[in-house]
Amino acid sequence: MGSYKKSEQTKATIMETALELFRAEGFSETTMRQIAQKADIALGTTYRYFKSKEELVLEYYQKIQQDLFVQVNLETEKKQTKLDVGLKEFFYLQFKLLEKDKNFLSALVSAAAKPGDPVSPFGKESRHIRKLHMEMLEKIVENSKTKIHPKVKKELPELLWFLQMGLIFFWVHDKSNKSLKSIEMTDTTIELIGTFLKIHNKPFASGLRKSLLKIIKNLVSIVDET
Amino acid sequence: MGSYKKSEQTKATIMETALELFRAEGFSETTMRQIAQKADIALGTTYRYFKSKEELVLEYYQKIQQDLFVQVNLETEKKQTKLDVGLKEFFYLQFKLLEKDKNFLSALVSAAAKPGDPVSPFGKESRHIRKLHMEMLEKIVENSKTKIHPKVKKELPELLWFLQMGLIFFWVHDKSNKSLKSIEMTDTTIELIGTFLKIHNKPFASGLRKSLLKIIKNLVSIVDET
DNA sequence: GTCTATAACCGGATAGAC
DNA sequence: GTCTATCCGGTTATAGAC
Repeated sequence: MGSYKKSEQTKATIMETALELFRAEGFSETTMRQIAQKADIALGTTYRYFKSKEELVLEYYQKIQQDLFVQVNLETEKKQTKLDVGLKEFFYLQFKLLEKDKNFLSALVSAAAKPGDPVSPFGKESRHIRKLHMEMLEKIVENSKTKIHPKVKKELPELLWFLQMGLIFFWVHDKSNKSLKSIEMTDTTIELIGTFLKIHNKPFASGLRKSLLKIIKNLVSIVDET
Repeated sequence: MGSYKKSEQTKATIMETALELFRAEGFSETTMRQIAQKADIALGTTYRYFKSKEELVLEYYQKIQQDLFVQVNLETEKKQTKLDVGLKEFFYLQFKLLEKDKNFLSALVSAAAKPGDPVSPFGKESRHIRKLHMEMLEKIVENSKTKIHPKVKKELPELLWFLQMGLIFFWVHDKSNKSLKSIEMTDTTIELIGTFLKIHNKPFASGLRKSLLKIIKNLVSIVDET
């Protein structure tokens, strides 16, 4: 607990000040000079703590995800539920944590779409947070009462990870009140997955199952390469 | 034919010079100053013709899509094929046209992910090109020999449009030789759609069908709003 | 030798004279 | 419609302070 390094304090101050400004003015409207000034720190100094303006947002995003991780662990450990219920809880919670800062978090998403960018969720720089996500999703799948064919069960978390990316992408473009559309979208996609899981072992669904597994494999192969 | 306006000529020169440099050096490595200098034009002048650096790429992209449009029209008018064949031809052709400039076109994709950006494919500024795409896809669906339930047939082009966006996104992240993975991905997703269409009228598939239609509706509702 | 501050760079974009 | 001069903001180089 003790062990205050001055530098840690400085970093925290920069972060907090930046968040305040981002919330008040928006991401692109806020300049690094403003942040530095308001935090009573020289402009150059901020760059010793954060490699770029986006990294300020990235680090905040990662902190939220850590919180999510903790809460999901608490939830899933205390009870088993059906897969769709578990997933919905997970996505709802995530949206809830992100919602208030949607405005400047969307800046992150667009940066993330740039192939090779350090911020991209597909690149190796974000391996850590990707692993965190995967762990959460695996746990949710593992803990669910829903019966799933082992082969599918193994691939499911990966599919869900991409689904999550897609939903977040949808969410940042969703201008509806309280992002209600994103919630709807979440429900519907989970419903679709549920429906698929219900029939995926039937002989008539073997084509669907095979194609889907191939798609997942293809998606996965893109990650970590940029 | 005749009717050379000087300004048109100037614009074309800027465009060509920019493309040369983008191809040789990459998008972010090329500066507007370089373009202006090499085109023997003042920096400020370039901005009279193109609102931003990205717009240079956007306009080029649109020209490619026009070409695609023409070729697809020629193709589809002369023969009816099965839907999956028609779609594959369409996507292959598109990738082929885009492939050589993948490097700087990917700059466009990341800009496009920014909600509200004039370059975003979802915004109203790009309504024109979106309409063009939709027309192509409708024609392909319409012209195919595959039997499809009318309700699904109506929504299918929209789904395919989003699929296309997804595939392009995949493609820019795809570092495989000649983008072979993207081709594979295209095949597999079309396969999946084909499989779905084969069973979508069976009673056991009604859940899938309903969820899918809802998802499409949700996706569509995002477009044009930003 | 770790942190801070000042000054400068660079490149996209714009204002305004001609 | 074209140019020059300038702004603006992210980023970096570097000199020095603790």
